[in-house]
Amino acid sequence: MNNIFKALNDETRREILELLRRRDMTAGEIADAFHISKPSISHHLDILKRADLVTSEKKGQFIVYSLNTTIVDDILNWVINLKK
Amino acid sequence: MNNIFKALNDETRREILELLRRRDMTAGEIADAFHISKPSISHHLDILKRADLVTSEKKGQFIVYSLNTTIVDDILNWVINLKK
DNA sequence: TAAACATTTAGACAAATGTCTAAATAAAAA
DNA sequence: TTTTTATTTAGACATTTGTCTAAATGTTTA
Repeated sequence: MNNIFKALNDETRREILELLRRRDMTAGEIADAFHISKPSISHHLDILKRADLVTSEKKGQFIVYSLNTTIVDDILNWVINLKK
Repeated sequence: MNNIFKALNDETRREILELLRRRDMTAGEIADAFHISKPSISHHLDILKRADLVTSEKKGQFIVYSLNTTIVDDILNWVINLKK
């Protein structure tokens, strides 16, 4: 859970997840949605990937990112357990 | 949501929440559950309190901490929304 | 092949974080 | 009233984090 909460502890990364909730996006498309440099977004994507919150697939010169809802379930369960 | 995720981004604080899920506890009881100094635990409790994840009530010379499940619902909703 | 495009890696740096010890505050007990 | 107990506040310090620019990698187009 450590990597997951670490990944969620940043407004930009949470917004990236909210974007990917709608549709898969390339690294460049994601970067364009923020006023932050591309290397910084790349770093955020790396953190999200290490936490398994997103997956990535190379398509030609692009890299397409997707939300991994399996791990979202893990967060859900942790939080729900707090209420039991 | 910023303060909430910040509060959750620490193993010790998450364990404090898990302890308080079971029963209300004094600051001292909470500190005894960890191998960390009392001032450090006090600091963690302060962060949890600022995030509204716990409430505290003075009882004589003790301070009793409780889990605030209202805010836990807020986290739950944020995560659920990611799956819709 | 050379130039352009998409993305990441490397390295630097200021700001934030978690921990500690020492001191302060406040209530209870002797 | 003095001492003990419970907790927090203050201040220091090493580590982690988020950001940037410059350079590297890999792919596509001219």
